[in-house]
Amino acid sequence: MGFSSKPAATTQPLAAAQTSPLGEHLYFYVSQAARALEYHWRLALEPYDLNVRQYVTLAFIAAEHTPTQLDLGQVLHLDPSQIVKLTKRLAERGLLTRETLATDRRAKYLVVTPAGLALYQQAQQAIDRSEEALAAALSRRDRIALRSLLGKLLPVS
Amino acid sequence: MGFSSKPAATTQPLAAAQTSPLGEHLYFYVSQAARALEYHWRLALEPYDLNVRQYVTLAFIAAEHTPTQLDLGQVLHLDPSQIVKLTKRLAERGLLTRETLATDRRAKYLVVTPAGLALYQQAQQAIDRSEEALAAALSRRDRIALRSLLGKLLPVS
DNA sequence: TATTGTTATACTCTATAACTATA
DNA sequence: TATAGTTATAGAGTATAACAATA
Repeated sequence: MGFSSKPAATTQPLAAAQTSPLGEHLYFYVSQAARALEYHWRLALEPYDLNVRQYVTLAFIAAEHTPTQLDLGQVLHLDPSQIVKLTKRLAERGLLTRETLATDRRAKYLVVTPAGLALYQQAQQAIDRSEEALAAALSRRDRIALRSLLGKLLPVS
Repeated sequence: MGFSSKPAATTQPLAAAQTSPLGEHLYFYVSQAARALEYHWRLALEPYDLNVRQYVTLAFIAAEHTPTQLDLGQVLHLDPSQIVKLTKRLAERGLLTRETLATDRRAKYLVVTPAGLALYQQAQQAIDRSEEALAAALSRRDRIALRSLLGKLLPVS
């Protein structure tokens, strides 16, 4: 949405009328901020030809040790069929390999290749620079406060 | 995203590994909150068979006086072809009418029907109840602080 | 019988271009 | 020539079910 944020095109459903009470809703300014942040992530990742999901995938595989596709699906909240597409595409680019697990030959585990790790690390630097620039508007205290406030909105259970 | 929020399926790309530094990013907790809020909006609108965009459309037309399709497109950041689909669907349901503007017969302006207004008002009450329940976790001061903090993240220009 | 992954399909959204009718 | 709207089409993302291999 966001009548006022630059990330105009290629974004999500919503919008708010500037003058209407709609714009007063929590939902609107939270998602407007989210969209702005997503826009900057996309911008940062563009040179590496990675979308956010692909970046998160590489980050997850690099952080965990050779997770299985099922593990990845749980983290991304994606069903298996989408995981296949996602990982195959990254495998085709030589960024990771998909290997069958010896102890359970139904499962496939994911390994980042050196090329994948190098790309991820470059992308990570770009992401960090981008977030630093954005978060520069917030003091450390602000950031902690923001996180705490947003936490109160999340499902309690 | 959100490994921890209920709005699991039918949501957006992202995700965060709970243990990885990924979860520390502003982007993640802001969009996690946005997704939680969107989930509650969808839930509230479900009984009225409205999605968020349709609801915003009705709200906008009800607030503005007979806006043109172009006006709507600018608010929603949608191109004309999508506006056509959107408004036609609502018109088929008898929630609004699309009439050609006398002073410029290329343009069409949108009018909410009594049925559309009634549905919108019911939906609005549901939305208000839903947001109240969520925002109950925040004091008035919290809400103002949240808005201010998020505002700092938005594009300056 | 349940689980992991795979394939196929349909449906919604989104993006784009070509077209019309008016201006 | 430009503008408001329309139609058609292609693509991405998502959701679902059926299936194979393995446990």
